Amino acid sequence: MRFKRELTRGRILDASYKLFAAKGFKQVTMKDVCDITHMSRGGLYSHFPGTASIFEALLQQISQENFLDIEGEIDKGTPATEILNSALAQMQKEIDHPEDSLSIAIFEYAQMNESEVMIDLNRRAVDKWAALIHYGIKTGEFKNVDVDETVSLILYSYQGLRMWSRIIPMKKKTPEQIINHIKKQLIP
Amino acid sequence: MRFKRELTRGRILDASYKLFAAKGFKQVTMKDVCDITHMSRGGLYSHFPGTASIFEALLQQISQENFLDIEGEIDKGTPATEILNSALAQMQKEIDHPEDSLSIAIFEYAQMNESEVMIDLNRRAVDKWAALIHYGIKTGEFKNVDVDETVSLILYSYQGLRMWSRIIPMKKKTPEQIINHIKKQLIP
DNA sequence: CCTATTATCGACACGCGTGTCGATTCTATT
DNA sequence: AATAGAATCGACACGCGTGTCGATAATAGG
Repeated sequence: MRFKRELTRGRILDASYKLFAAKGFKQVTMKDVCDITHMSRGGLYSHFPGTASIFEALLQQISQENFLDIEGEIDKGTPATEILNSALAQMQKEIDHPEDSLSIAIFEYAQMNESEVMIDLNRRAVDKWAALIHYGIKTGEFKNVDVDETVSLILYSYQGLRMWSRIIPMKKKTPEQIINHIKKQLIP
Repeated sequence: MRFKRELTRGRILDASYKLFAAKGFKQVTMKDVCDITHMSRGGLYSHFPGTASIFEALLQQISQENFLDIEGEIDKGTPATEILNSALAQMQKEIDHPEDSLSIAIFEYAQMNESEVMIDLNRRAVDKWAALIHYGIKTGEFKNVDVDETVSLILYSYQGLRMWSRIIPMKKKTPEQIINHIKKQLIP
């Protein structure tokens, strides 16, 4: 008599993901979530006390899913160039399909909640990339670059790209150019 | 009997600039502007029909002020490296003092109004940078880089930087690293 | 089938921002 | 000083989102 709760919760999260990806964080109201899940205000509120709570649950879910496990691949001994290519391909995909990505919502959410979540997400991204580059340098696949600088370059150009690709019609080759630039930095 | 209008309009714009810089676009209400300008709703509405209108006036004002006139400097024959340094210094300044910058507000505004303003601003930024790099290559000051790629790199890493510097405590040297990277790309 | 518990409903009161409009105050001009 | 027109005021009605709460429906376990 206790499992239906989890089921509904999952339904709410799935539906909300689409809303947040499409509209950003602040633009999503509890009313929107009610409509899309065909629930009433009361029913919904008994699961989540507000959109922030839903979004946090989503963030947690995402950060656990961990799309590309760089550390794991390193342990497996996958070549650094291969990991790099996967990671960059993932970036490209997100830029090509911004409507499936929470990036804008995360940004808005981060602005209003100076929560640790963002700092944590960022630190983990930095650590992953740093680990990959160190690894590539060690195996001799990558040039002996300044790791810190390269990580900053990758992360922030990527952030800029995915934020603005939503706003400005961007030439198709623009993300490719930046990805190529990153590759040129790393691969001799 | 007709000039007080312009005066008040200027006062409203000045005050609003601070609000938008501090809070972004959507977070600023007509009430806020009333409070900060010590006007009533009616008075304010007789000047601007809404925050969007105020913001557009600000954008226009800014795009006319034209902080660094790259084309002008090129015509004057200023060395490309010097122009580059000024432009990058300006970027650095904006990242160091995000509270004086409209960047977030512009981003928010752009999201809700798929207006030409953004596309125009972006195109002009692209053109300026492209002109500068072409110029530097021609005078032999810059390496013979792929202009398009370098412009993308500069603009988007800069965008990423200034958006996220508001959210995440950023190491002081991070913007310097990116600026140095850009210089390394261009200057032999 | 019965019942205790859980899940869901939808009306309610509230806060906040919007845009309007008739009344009022200023002010340049004569 | 008188006055017409401009500038400003602030109360009003409205829409929208929020969070609550007592009532109702659904369901697992006996």
